[in-house]
Amino acid sequence: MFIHYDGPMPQRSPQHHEERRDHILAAALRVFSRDGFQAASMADIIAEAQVSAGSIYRYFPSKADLAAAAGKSVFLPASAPLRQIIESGEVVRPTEAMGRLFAGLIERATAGDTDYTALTVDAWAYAQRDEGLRTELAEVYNGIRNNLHILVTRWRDAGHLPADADTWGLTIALAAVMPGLLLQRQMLGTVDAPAALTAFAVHAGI
Amino acid sequence: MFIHYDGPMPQRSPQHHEERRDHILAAALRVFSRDGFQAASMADIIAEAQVSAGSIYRYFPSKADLAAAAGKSVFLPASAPLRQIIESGEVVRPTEAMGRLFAGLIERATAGDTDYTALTVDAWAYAQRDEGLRTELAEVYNGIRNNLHILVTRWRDAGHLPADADTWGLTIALAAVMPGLLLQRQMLGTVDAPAALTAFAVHAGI
Amino acid sequence: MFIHYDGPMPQRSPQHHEERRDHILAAALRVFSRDGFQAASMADIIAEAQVSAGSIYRYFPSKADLAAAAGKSVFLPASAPLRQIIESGEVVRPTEAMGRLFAGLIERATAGDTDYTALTVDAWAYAQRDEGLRTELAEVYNGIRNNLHILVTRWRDAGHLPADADTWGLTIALAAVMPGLLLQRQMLGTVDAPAALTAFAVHAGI
Amino acid sequence: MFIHYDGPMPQRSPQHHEERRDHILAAALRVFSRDGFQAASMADIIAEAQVSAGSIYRYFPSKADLAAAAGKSVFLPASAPLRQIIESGEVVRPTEAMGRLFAGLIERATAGDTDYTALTVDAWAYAQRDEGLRTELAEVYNGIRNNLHILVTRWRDAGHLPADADTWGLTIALAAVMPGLLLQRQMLGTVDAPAALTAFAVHAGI
DNA sequence: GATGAATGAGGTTTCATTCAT
DNA sequence: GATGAATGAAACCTCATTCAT
Repeated sequence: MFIHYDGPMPQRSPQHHEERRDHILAAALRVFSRDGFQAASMADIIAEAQVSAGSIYRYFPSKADLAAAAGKSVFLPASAPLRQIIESGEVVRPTEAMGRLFAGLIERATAGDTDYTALTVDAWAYAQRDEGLRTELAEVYNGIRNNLHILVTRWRDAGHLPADADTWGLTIALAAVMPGLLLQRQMLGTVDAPAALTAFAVHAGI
Repeated sequence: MFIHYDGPMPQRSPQHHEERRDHILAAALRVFSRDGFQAASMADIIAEAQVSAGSIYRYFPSKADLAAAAGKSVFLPASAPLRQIIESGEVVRPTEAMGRLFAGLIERATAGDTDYTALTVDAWAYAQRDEGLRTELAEVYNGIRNNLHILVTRWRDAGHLPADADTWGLTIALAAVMPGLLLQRQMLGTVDAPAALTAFAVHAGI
Repeated sequence: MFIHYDGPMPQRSPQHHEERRDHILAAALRVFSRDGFQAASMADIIAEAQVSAGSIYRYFPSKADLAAAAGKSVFLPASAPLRQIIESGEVVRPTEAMGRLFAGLIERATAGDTDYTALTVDAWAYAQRDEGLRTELAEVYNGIRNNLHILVTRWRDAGHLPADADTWGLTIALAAVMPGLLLQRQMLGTVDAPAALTAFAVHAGI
Repeated sequence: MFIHYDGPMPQRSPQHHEERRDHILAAALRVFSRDGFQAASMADIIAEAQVSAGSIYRYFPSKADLAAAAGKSVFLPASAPLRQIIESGEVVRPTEAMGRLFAGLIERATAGDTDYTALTVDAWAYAQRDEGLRTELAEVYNGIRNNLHILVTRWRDAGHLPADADTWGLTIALAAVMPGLLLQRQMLGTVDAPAALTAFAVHAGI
């Protein structure tokens, strides 16, 4: 049994542990996205990760933990594009920012052999009965909303919206559009993101 | 030479069959909404329906069929409020119509012992790997969009929108908001529907 | 529900009962020969016979009874050809008689939609654990042996065998050949009956 | 950079696997011979083997596989006595060889707690609807016939049969006798093997 | 730390039979 | 007599998890 490792050479470093964990989680994500959280069996994941049954339980104490970790890793990176824009100080039309966020999601979804879009929808269902994952998800979505609100405010302050515009209302409406677009992609195969966002931009002014 | 048997023929009304089927399906919906499609076991449903194990299979040949029927019955009634408005000829602000639709969903969700909102999110996940249910869902959502477009057009024709307004873009944007609001309710417990729809109404004019 | 009946016209004659029973048994034979005694389900037989579930139990109290009746009806007609020869007084070479018997079996096997050869092998297995069927089978095979012995004796008396020939030994040897030939047909698809019987005839003189 | 794990590696001998498999198969043979292939339940076999339900499926993926393996192990050793005689170079009267073969079958049948004779008849029935087992059986029976033909030829060459004797015909006739004798034992309880084979020997000269 | 064979509760489904109509 | 919906025990098989090596 050989394991690839390219850091320094401690016999059993925490780094080694984390690498192994990531390796297993990546395999789990592939299997989960292919078969769904519940249909995926530990045996499938074990085979995909090329790890022994006993070993996997050293890194994830149960299938539920593995699923939770998978859900977490699905949501976490979602808000990166917005943070990036905020940190750059760029003044961007909020719909444009959301367009980039959505494009990023889709790109990540189709890049490798893990379908993150499918996983996201699965995670929604799973989170309904898993408080930990639900909290995780809530935080991520609140983060997105807060970031989006910053952009909306900035857009108003740049003079593109009236001074008394309902920035929170606009933020909420815009943020609420994302799951719908994502779901549309999964169910219908088509994506109307540009049309929806353009209409937003033209009529609501954001 | 033929003999016709005309002794007492057992009366088996087709109505009875449908009643029994509905009874089982209702029980399944309760269990599915409580535990999720896959975590729910046939034994749970059998217990909830107070039916024998063998009996349930006369009405639904497999658990998958039961799940499909459950999914179907979740989606089907969703679009009723819009159809009602259209048929009444009423000229309603589209955001107002969507507000009613959402309110209807929430009301139905919390009325009995079947949480239809949870079931809807589960069905999204399930549909990703079940073509039949996916088709069903696609039809229902297309129906909603088409109905909504009728209302948007009517709203424009009533002079509330410029003649060259992008009715389809507005429709898509507005329709895409629903899953997000529904999801928000399930994940965060809060509902920003009024805020979101009001913002829409004020800024986009619909 | 129409039942064909062409005797006189009593409302519920014993004859009607027997006809119905035969109809069911014939259906059972078709299903049993197609799927095997145990793999065949009562539902299959019910469907094949176009009879109601309740009705079939009026004629055969259990599946075992139906199987026993089926086995019985498989063995019974087997010995007819030998009896016919004996009654005709014809002096026939015993191997020739066995050839006719075997030909009769094969012909019956392939005539209709009931494969009696397959049923026979199934019945052997079934009879191992069903005393009634085993007794039935024993009687039929003893009958065949006794009849065959008559033919062998007659053949010796006609001067074709030495006066001190072991007629019982020859009978037993010849009778024992039948199951082997039948089995060969079922397993290998080929039939060496002529070769085997000719060799018998040439070398053993019968 | 690769790290080789060289801690204690669990010893899993392939021998252990085969032993366990044989243990399970032996238990299955006992149960199958007692109750028949289909009436025997996996639960029965599991109990007889004193193995867990899950474990048995590691060695035999399905009941059908277990039945096939059982059938195989029933037929395979059947032809050993003939091969032994051939290899010893001994010139034996073919009927004598068949007598030994039959005696061997009966002895094996009654030695332990597995009735191989019953299993053989069950396997015939089973093989009618299982191509794999049918092929297996065909090969074994062809092997027996070929070996028997060698003995018949050898017997002729030793001057005990005329030079132009139909060796194949005699072989086929003699081989066809075995199933009949076996069946007779199972159905009637008696065995006429000596009588039948002696008659063969005296009259047909083999 | 790592392995994978073993576990056994629990999953879905079938099927011979009964009985109210 | 006839019907077929209902029954429920029992069938085969899976799978998350453990533990001796």
